[in-house]
Amino acid sequence: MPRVGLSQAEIVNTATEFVNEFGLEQLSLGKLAQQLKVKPPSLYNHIASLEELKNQLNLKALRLLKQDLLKATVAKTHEEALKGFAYSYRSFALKNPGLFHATLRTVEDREQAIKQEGHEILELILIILKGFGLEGNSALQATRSLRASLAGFVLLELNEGFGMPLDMNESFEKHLQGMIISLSSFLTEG
Amino acid sequence: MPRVGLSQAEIVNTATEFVNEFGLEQLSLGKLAQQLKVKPPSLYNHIASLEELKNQLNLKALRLLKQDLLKATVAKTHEEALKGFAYSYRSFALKNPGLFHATLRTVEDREQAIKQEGHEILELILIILKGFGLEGNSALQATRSLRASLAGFVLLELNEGFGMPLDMNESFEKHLQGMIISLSSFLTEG
DNA sequence: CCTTAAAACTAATATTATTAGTTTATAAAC
DNA sequence: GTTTATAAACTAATAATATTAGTTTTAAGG
Repeated sequence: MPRVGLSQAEIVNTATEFVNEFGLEQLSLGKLAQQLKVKPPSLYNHIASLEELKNQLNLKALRLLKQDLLKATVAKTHEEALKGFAYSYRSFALKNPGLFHATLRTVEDREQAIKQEGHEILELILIILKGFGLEGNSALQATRSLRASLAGFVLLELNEGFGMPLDMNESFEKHLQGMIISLSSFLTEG
Repeated sequence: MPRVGLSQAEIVNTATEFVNEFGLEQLSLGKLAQQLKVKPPSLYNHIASLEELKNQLNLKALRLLKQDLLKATVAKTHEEALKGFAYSYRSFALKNPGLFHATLRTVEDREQAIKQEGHEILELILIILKGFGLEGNSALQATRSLRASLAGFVLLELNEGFGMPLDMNESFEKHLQGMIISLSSFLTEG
Protein backbone atom coordinates (compact mmCIF):
# COMPACT_ATOMS: atom_id res chain seq x y z
CA MET A 1 0.00 0.00 0.00
CA PRO A 2 2.65 2.50 0.86
CA ARG A 3 4.87 4.62 -1.24
CA VAL A 4 7.94 2.62 -2.19
CA GLY A 5 10.91 4.89 -2.14
CA LEU A 6 13.88 4.45 0.11
CA SER A 7 14.84 1.39 2.07
CA GLN A 8 17.05 0.89 5.07
CA ALA A 9 19.49 -1.05 2.92
CA GLU A 10 19.76 1.82 0.45
CA ILE A 11 20.40 4.27 3.27
CA VAL A 12 23.08 2.07 4.78
CA ASN A 13 24.70 1.61 1.38
CA THR A 14 24.84 5.32 0.72
CA ALA A 15 26.13 5.92 4.23
CA THR A 16 28.82 3.32 3.59
CA GLU A 17 30.06 5.11 0.52
CA PHE A 18 29.94 8.38 2.38
CA VAL A 19 31.96 7.32 5.42
CA ASN A 20 34.54 5.54 3.30
CA GLU A 21 35.05 8.71 1.30
CA PHE A 22 34.69 11.45 3.93
CA GLY A 23 35.07 9.69 7.27
CA LEU A 24 32.65 8.46 9.90
CA GLU A 25 32.72 11.69 11.88
CA GLN A 26 31.58 13.65 8.84
CA LEU A 27 28.42 11.61 8.49
CA SER A 28 25.22 13.56 9.13
CA LEU A 29 21.61 12.92 8.25
CA GLY A 30 21.48 16.19 6.36
CA LYS A 31 24.28 15.28 3.97
CA LEU A 32 22.95 11.76 3.66
CA ALA A 33 19.46 12.98 2.82
CA GLN A 34 20.96 15.29 0.23
CA GLN A 35 22.71 12.41 -1.49
CA LEU A 36 19.49 10.41 -1.44
CA LYS A 37 17.51 13.39 -2.78
CA VAL A 38 15.22 13.40 0.21
CA LYS A 39 14.57 15.59 3.24
CA PRO A 40 16.29 14.61 6.51
CA PRO A 41 13.14 13.65 8.46
CA SER A 42 12.24 11.12 5.77
CA LEU A 43 15.16 8.99 6.88
CA TYR A 44 13.39 8.34 10.17
CA ASN A 45 10.89 6.17 8.37
CA HIS A 46 13.70 3.64 7.95
CA ILE A 47 16.17 4.24 10.74
CA ALA A 48 15.59 5.07 14.39
CA SER A 49 18.42 7.57 14.76
CA LEU A 50 21.89 8.51 13.60
CA GLU A 51 23.32 6.31 16.33
CA GLU A 52 21.35 3.35 15.07
CA LEU A 53 22.57 4.02 11.55
CA LYS A 54 26.14 3.92 12.81
CA ASN A 55 25.38 0.64 14.50
CA GLN A 56 24.11 -0.65 11.16
CA LEU A 57 27.39 0.39 9.62
CA ASN A 58 29.22 -1.41 12.40
CA LEU A 59 27.24 -4.56 11.73
CA LYS A 60 27.67 -4.38 7.98
CA ALA A 61 31.40 -3.85 8.40
CA LEU A 62 31.79 -6.86 10.66
CA ARG A 63 29.88 -9.06 8.23
CA LEU A 64 31.98 -8.01 5.28
CA LEU A 65 35.15 -8.30 7.30
CA LYS A 66 34.24 -11.76 8.47
CA GLN A 67 33.69 -12.87 4.88
CA ASP A 68 37.10 -11.56 3.89
CA LEU A 69 38.76 -13.20 6.86
CA LEU A 70 37.16 -16.55 6.14
CA LYS A 71 38.29 -16.49 2.54
CA ALA A 72 41.80 -15.54 3.58
CA THR A 73 42.22 -18.31 6.13
CA VAL A 74 40.39 -21.31 4.78
CA ALA A 75 42.46 -24.36 3.83
CA LYS A 76 45.75 -23.03 5.12
CA THR A 77 48.31 -24.13 7.65
CA HIS A 78 48.10 -22.34 10.97
CA GLU A 79 50.88 -19.90 10.25
CA GLU A 80 49.64 -19.12 6.75
CA ALA A 81 46.14 -18.76 8.11
CA LEU A 82 47.30 -16.26 10.70
CA LYS A 83 49.18 -14.30 8.07
CA GLY A 84 46.16 -14.39 5.80
CA PHE A 85 44.00 -13.17 8.63
CA ALA A 86 46.30 -10.27 9.39
CA TYR A 87 46.78 -9.16 5.80
CA SER A 88 43.09 -9.45 5.11
CA TYR A 89 42.23 -7.46 8.22
CA ARG A 90 44.57 -4.64 7.30
CA SER A 91 43.49 -4.69 3.69
CA PHE A 92 39.85 -4.37 4.66
CA ALA A 93 40.58 -1.39 6.86
CA LEU A 94 42.61 0.40 4.19
CA LYS A 95 39.97 -0.19 1.54
CA ASN A 96 37.04 0.69 3.82
CA PRO A 97 38.38 3.22 6.32
CA GLY A 98 34.96 4.52 7.28
CA LEU A 99 33.47 1.09 7.81
CA PHE A 100 36.53 -0.01 9.75
CA HIS A 101 36.18 3.02 11.98
CA ALA A 102 32.59 2.01 12.62
CA THR A 103 33.69 -1.38 13.94
CA LEU A 104 35.60 0.33 16.75
CA ARG A 105 32.54 2.08 18.16
CA THR A 106 31.54 1.21 21.68
CA VAL A 107 28.34 -0.76 21.45
CA GLU A 108 25.56 -1.20 23.98
CA ASP A 109 24.60 -4.49 25.51
CA ARG A 110 21.40 -4.83 23.55
CA GLU A 111 23.12 -4.79 20.14
CA GLN A 112 23.14 -8.53 19.96
CA ALA A 113 23.75 -8.88 16.24
CA ILE A 114 26.94 -6.87 16.45
CA LYS A 115 28.22 -8.88 19.39
CA GLN A 116 27.37 -12.04 17.49
CA GLU A 117 29.54 -11.09 14.52
CA GLY A 118 32.36 -10.09 16.80
CA HIS A 119 32.09 -13.40 18.55
CA GLU A 120 32.30 -15.32 15.30
CA ILE A 121 35.46 -13.49 14.31
CA LEU A 122 36.86 -14.31 17.72
CA GLU A 123 36.13 -17.98 17.16
CA LEU A 124 37.91 -17.84 13.84
CA ILE A 125 41.02 -16.63 15.62
CA LEU A 126 40.68 -19.35 18.23
CA ILE A 127 40.62 -22.00 15.52
CA ILE A 128 43.78 -20.60 14.01
CA LEU A 129 45.49 -20.44 17.40
CA LYS A 130 44.66 -24.08 18.02
CA GLY A 131 47.12 -24.80 15.22
CA PHE A 132 49.74 -23.03 17.29
CA GLY A 133 48.98 -25.24 20.26
CA LEU A 134 47.04 -22.56 22.06
CA GLU A 135 43.80 -23.47 23.79
CA GLY A 136 41.63 -22.40 26.67
CA ASN A 137 42.67 -19.41 28.71
CA SER A 138 46.01 -19.07 26.94
CA ALA A 139 44.27 -18.85 23.60
CA LEU A 140 41.90 -16.18 24.85
CA GLN A 141 44.78 -14.13 26.19
CA ALA A 142 46.63 -14.51 22.91
CA THR A 143 43.52 -13.44 21.03
CA ARG A 144 43.33 -10.22 22.96
CA SER A 145 46.96 -9.58 22.22
CA LEU A 146 46.56 -10.24 18.52
CA ARG A 147 43.46 -8.08 18.25
CA ALA A 148 45.18 -5.23 20.03
CA SER A 149 48.28 -5.44 17.84
CA LEU A 150 46.33 -5.62 14.62
CA ALA A 151 43.76 -2.97 15.41
CA GLY A 152 46.40 -0.68 16.84
CA PHE A 153 48.61 -0.86 13.79
CA VAL A 154 45.81 -0.29 11.34
CA LEU A 155 44.33 2.51 13.39
CA LEU A 156 47.62 4.36 13.59
CA GLU A 157 48.17 3.80 9.89
CA LEU A 158 44.76 5.24 9.04
CA ASN A 159 45.27 8.20 11.34
CA GLU A 160 48.71 8.77 9.87
CA GLY A 161 49.86 8.54 13.43
CA PHE A 162 53.23 7.08 12.62
CA GLY A 163 54.59 10.12 10.90
CA MET A 164 57.89 8.51 9.93
CA PRO A 165 58.99 8.01 6.36
CA LEU A 166 59.03 4.25 6.55
CA ASP A 167 57.37 1.85 4.16
CA MET A 168 54.11 0.77 5.77
CA ASN A 169 54.02 -2.60 4.06
CA GLU A 170 57.43 -3.48 5.39
CA SER A 171 56.47 -2.24 8.84
CA PHE A 172 53.35 -4.36 8.83
CA GLU A 173 55.25 -7.42 7.72
CA LYS A 174 57.71 -7.05 10.58
CA HIS A 175 54.93 -6.29 13.02
CA LEU A 176 53.25 -9.50 11.92
CA GLN A 177 56.46 -11.46 12.34
CA GLY A 178 56.69 -10.10 15.85
CA MET A 179 53.11 -11.08 16.54
CA ILE A 180 53.77 -14.64 15.46
CA ILE A 181 56.88 -14.93 17.60
CA SER A 182 55.06 -13.43 20.55
CA LEU A 183 52.59 -16.30 20.45
CA SER A 184 55.22 -18.56 21.96
CA SER A 185 54.98 -16.60 25.18
CA PHE A 186 51.34 -17.55 25.51
CA LEU A 187 52.08 -21.25 25.37
CA THR A 188 53.46 -21.47 28.87
CA GLU A 189 50.48 -21.31 31.20
CA GLY A 190 51.10 -18.96 34.13
CA MET B 1 43.41 47.21 31.35
CA PRO B 2 40.92 44.54 30.44
CA ARG B 3 38.53 42.52 32.46
CA VAL B 4 40.39 39.60 34.00
CA GLY B 5 38.16 36.59 34.03
CA LEU B 6 38.87 33.38 32.22
CA SER B 7 42.15 32.21 30.80
CA GLN B 8 43.02 29.68 28.18
CA ALA B 9 44.64 27.51 30.84
CA GLU B 10 41.48 27.52 32.91
CA ILE B 11 39.39 26.55 29.90
CA VAL B 12 41.74 23.72 29.02
CA ASN B 13 41.74 22.51 32.62
CA THR B 14 37.96 22.45 32.80
CA ALA B 15 37.81 20.74 29.42
CA THR B 16 40.27 18.15 30.70
CA GLU B 17 38.07 17.29 33.66
CA PHE B 18 35.07 17.18 31.40
CA VAL B 19 36.48 14.80 28.78
CA ASN B 20 37.94 12.51 31.41
CA GLU B 21 34.54 12.23 33.03
CA PHE B 22 32.17 12.27 30.05
CA GLY B 23 34.33 11.48 27.03
CA LEU B 24 35.93 13.57 24.32
CA GLU B 25 32.97 13.25 21.95
CA GLN B 26 30.65 14.76 24.55
CA LEU B 27 32.70 17.95 24.77
CA SER B 28 30.89 21.02 23.50
CA LEU B 29 31.44 24.73 24.02
CA GLY B 30 27.96 25.07 25.44
CA LYS B 31 28.53 22.60 28.26
CA LEU B 32 31.99 23.95 28.86
CA ALA B 33 30.72 27.52 29.10
CA GLN B 34 28.07 26.36 31.54
CA GLN B 35 30.67 24.83 33.82
CA LEU B 36 32.71 28.01 33.63
CA LYS B 37 29.61 30.14 34.31
CA VAL B 38 30.02 32.04 31.10
CA LYS B 39 28.24 32.32 27.76
CA PRO B 40 29.61 30.22 24.89
CA PRO B 41 30.85 33.10 22.72
CA SER B 42 33.04 34.32 25.58
CA LEU B 43 35.25 31.30 25.11
CA TYR B 44 36.34 32.64 21.75
CA ASN B 45 38.29 35.35 23.50
CA HIS B 46 40.69 32.63 24.58
CA ILE B 47 40.43 29.83 22.04
CA ALA B 48 40.09 29.95 18.28
CA SER B 49 37.61 27.10 17.93
CA LEU B 50 36.49 23.81 19.36
CA GLU B 51 38.99 22.06 17.13
CA GLU B 52 41.79 24.16 18.51
CA LEU B 53 40.68 23.39 22.03
CA LYS B 54 40.88 19.70 21.23
CA ASN B 55 44.37 20.24 19.91
CA GLN B 56 45.25 21.92 23.18
CA LEU B 57 43.96 18.84 24.98
CA ASN B 58 46.08 16.69 22.69
CA LEU B 59 49.15 18.73 23.50
CA LYS B 60 48.48 18.77 27.23
CA ALA B 61 47.95 15.03 27.20
CA LEU B 62 51.22 14.36 25.41
CA ARG B 63 53.13 16.56 27.85
CA LEU B 64 51.67 14.84 30.90
CA LEU B 65 52.15 11.45 29.32
CA LYS B 66 55.76 12.21 28.51
CA GLN B 67 56.41 13.21 32.11
CA ASP B 68 54.94 9.94 33.35
CA LEU B 69 56.91 7.93 30.84
CA LEU B 70 60.17 9.60 31.79
CA LYS B 71 59.62 8.93 35.48
CA ALA B 72 58.74 5.32 34.75
CA THR B 73 61.81 4.58 32.66
CA VAL B 74 64.67 6.56 34.15
CA ALA B 75 67.50 4.64 35.74
CA LYS B 76 66.30 1.20 34.73
CA THR B 77 67.68 -1.67 32.72
CA HIS B 78 66.35 -1.89 29.18
CA GLU B 79 63.77 -4.54 29.93
CA GLU B 80 62.57 -2.87 33.11
CA ALA B 81 62.45 0.43 31.28
CA LEU B 82 60.28 -1.05 28.56
CA LYS B 83 57.96 -2.57 31.12
CA GLY B 84 57.83 0.72 32.99
CA PHE B 85 57.04 2.50 29.77
CA ALA B 86 54.21 0.11 28.93
CA TYR B 87 52.62 0.10 32.37
CA SER B 88 52.90 3.85 32.63
CA TYR B 89 51.34 4.30 29.21
CA ARG B 90 48.38 2.10 30.03
CA SER B 91 47.98 3.63 33.45
CA PHE B 92 47.86 7.12 32.00
CA ALA B 93 45.18 6.11 29.55
CA LEU B 94 43.03 4.44 32.20
CA LYS B 95 43.30 7.39 34.55
CA ASN B 96 42.77 9.99 31.84
CA PRO B 97 40.57 8.36 29.21
CA GLY B 98 39.44 11.62 27.68
CA LEU B 99 42.95 13.03 27.41
CA PHE B 100 44.24 9.77 26.02
CA HIS B 101 41.53 9.82 23.41
CA ALA B 102 42.66 13.30 22.45
CA THR B 103 46.18 12.04 21.71
CA LEU B 104 44.80 9.79 18.98
CA ARG B 105 43.32 12.66 16.98
CA THR B 106 44.66 13.21 13.51
CA VAL B 107 46.61 16.41 13.58
CA GLU B 108 47.42 18.84 10.80
CA ASP B 109 50.90 19.61 9.62
CA ARG B 110 51.01 23.04 11.20
CA GLU B 111 50.51 21.75 14.74
CA GLN B 112 54.22 21.75 15.40
CA ALA B 113 54.07 21.62 19.20
CA ILE B 114 52.05 18.43 19.12
CA LYS B 115 54.40 16.79 16.64
CA GLN B 116 57.30 17.86 18.82
CA GLU B 117 55.93 16.09 21.88
CA GLY B 118 55.19 12.99 19.85
CA HIS B 119 58.70 13.05 18.54
CA GLU B 120 60.19 13.25 22.00
CA ILE B 121 58.21 10.23 23.15
CA LEU B 122 59.44 8.41 20.06
CA GLU B 123 63.01 9.21 21.00
CA LEU B 124 62.44 7.86 24.48
CA ILE B 125 61.40 4.57 22.97
CA LEU B 126 64.43 4.55 20.72
CA ILE B 127 66.72 4.97 23.72
CA ILE B 128 65.09 2.02 25.42
CA LEU B 129 65.32 -0.11 22.31
CA LYS B 130 69.04 0.62 22.05
CA GLY B 131 69.36 -1.45 25.20
CA PHE B 132 67.81 -4.33 23.28
CA GLY B 133 70.41 -3.96 20.57
CA LEU B 134 68.02 -2.25 18.19
CA GLU B 135 69.21 0.72 16.18
CA GLY B 136 68.57 2.51 12.93
CA ASN B 137 65.84 1.20 10.68
CA SER B 138 65.20 -1.88 12.81
CA ALA B 139 64.60 0.28 15.83
CA LEU B 140 62.15 2.47 13.94
CA GLN B 141 60.23 -0.55 12.75
CA ALA B 142 60.15 -1.96 16.25
CA THR B 143 58.91 1.36 17.55
CA ARG B 144 55.96 1.30 15.21
CA SER B 145 55.18 -2.20 16.31
CA LEU B 146 55.35 -1.32 19.98
CA ARG B 147 53.23 1.78 19.57
CA ALA B 148 50.61 -0.15 17.68
CA SER B 149 50.47 -2.93 20.24
CA LEU B 150 50.27 -0.60 23.19
CA ALA B 151 47.79 1.85 21.73
CA GLY B 152 45.65 -0.95 20.36
CA PHE B 153 45.43 -2.73 23.67
CA VAL B 154 44.58 0.36 25.65
CA LEU B 155 42.09 1.55 23.09
CA LEU B 156 40.24 -1.73 23.07
CA GLU B 157 40.30 -1.80 26.84
CA LEU B 158 38.82 1.69 27.08
CA ASN B 159 36.18 0.88 24.47
CA GLU B 160 35.34 -2.33 26.29
CA GLY B 161 36.03 -3.91 22.96
CA PHE B 162 37.30 -7.15 24.38
CA GLY B 163 34.04 -8.28 25.86
CA MET B 164 35.45 -11.41 27.44
CA PRO B 165 35.45 -12.03 31.17
CA LEU B 166 39.20 -12.12 31.48
CA ASP B 167 41.32 -10.18 33.91
CA MET B 168 42.67 -7.16 32.05
CA ASN B 169 45.78 -6.84 34.16
CA GLU B 170 46.77 -10.39 33.41
CA SER B 171 46.00 -9.87 29.74
CA PHE B 172 48.15 -6.80 29.61
CA GLU B 173 51.01 -8.53 31.37
CA LYS B 174 50.97 -11.33 28.82
CA HIS B 175 50.57 -8.90 25.97
CA LEU B 176 53.65 -7.09 27.24
CA GLN B 177 55.59 -10.35 27.51
CA GLY B 178 54.70 -11.03 23.92
CA MET B 179 55.81 -7.56 22.89
CA ILE B 180 59.19 -8.08 24.50
CA ILE B 181 59.70 -11.44 22.86
CA SER B 182 58.62 -10.03 19.51
CA LEU B 183 61.50 -7.56 19.66
CA SER B 184 63.90 -10.36 18.82
CA SER B 185 62.37 -10.55 15.38
CA PHE B 186 63.41 -6.97 14.70
CA LEU B 187 67.07 -7.70 15.43
CA THR B 188 67.71 -9.53 12.18
CA GLU B 189 67.89 -6.87 9.49
CA GLY B 190 65.92 -7.84 6.38
C1' DC C 1 -12.63 3.16 -7.50
C1' DC C 2 -11.76 3.69 -2.98
C1' DT C 3 -9.58 2.86 1.22
C1' DT C 4 -5.46 2.46 3.92
C1' DA C 5 -0.91 2.42 5.48
C1' DA C 6 3.43 3.77 4.98
C1' DA C 7 6.48 7.06 3.00
C1' DA C 8 7.72 11.64 2.29
C1' DC C 9 6.76 16.06 3.36
C1' DT C 10 6.47 20.75 6.12
C1' DA C 11 6.92 22.98 10.38
C1' DA C 12 8.86 23.25 14.63
C1' DT C 13 12.22 22.66 18.73
C1' DA C 14 16.52 22.23 20.75
C1' DT C 15 21.42 21.98 20.48
C1' DT C 16 25.48 22.73 18.06
C1' DA C 17 29.60 26.14 16.43
C1' DT C 18 30.59 30.47 15.17
C1' DT C 19 30.61 35.68 13.87
C1' DA C 20 29.42 40.60 14.51
C1' DG C 21 28.69 44.17 17.27
C1' DT C 22 27.92 46.20 21.94
C1' DT C 23 28.71 46.85 26.72
C1' DT C 24 31.58 46.77 30.74
C1' DA C 25 35.17 46.42 33.93
C1' DT C 26 39.69 47.42 35.11
C1' DA C 27 44.48 48.51 34.81
C1' DA C 28 47.34 51.98 33.37
C1' DA C 29 48.10 56.90 32.23
C1' DC C 30 47.53 61.34 33.44
C1' DG D 1 41.21 60.61 41.58
C1' DT D 2 39.61 60.88 37.05
C1' DT D 3 40.02 59.53 32.46
C1' DT D 4 40.82 56.26 28.92
C1' DA D 5 42.10 52.38 26.34
C1' DT D 6 41.52 47.55 25.90
C1' DA D 7 40.33 43.13 26.30
C1' DA D 8 36.79 40.40 28.22
C1' DA D 9 32.14 39.22 28.43
C1' DC D 10 27.91 40.09 26.70
C1' DT D 11 23.59 39.98 23.30
C1' DA D 12 21.94 38.99 18.89
C1' DA D 13 22.15 36.51 14.88
C1' DT D 14 23.26 32.69 11.37
C1' DA D 15 23.84 28.19 9.85
C1' DA D 16 24.09 23.30 10.71
C1' DT D 17 22.87 19.59 13.61
C1' DA D 18 19.30 15.75 15.33
C1' DT D 19 14.81 14.89 16.17
C1' DT D 20 9.49 15.03 16.82
C1' DA D 21 4.70 16.13 15.45
C1' DG D 22 1.51 16.50 12.22
C1' DT D 23 0.04 16.68 7.30
C1' DT D 24 0.00 15.23 2.59
C1' DT D 25 0.82 12.01 -0.96
C1' DT D 26 0.91 7.70 -3.30
C1' DA D 27 0.56 3.13 -4.55
C1' DA D 28 -1.17 -1.41 -3.67
C1' DG D 29 -5.21 -4.41 -2.15
C1' DG D 30 -9.86 -5.06 -1.87
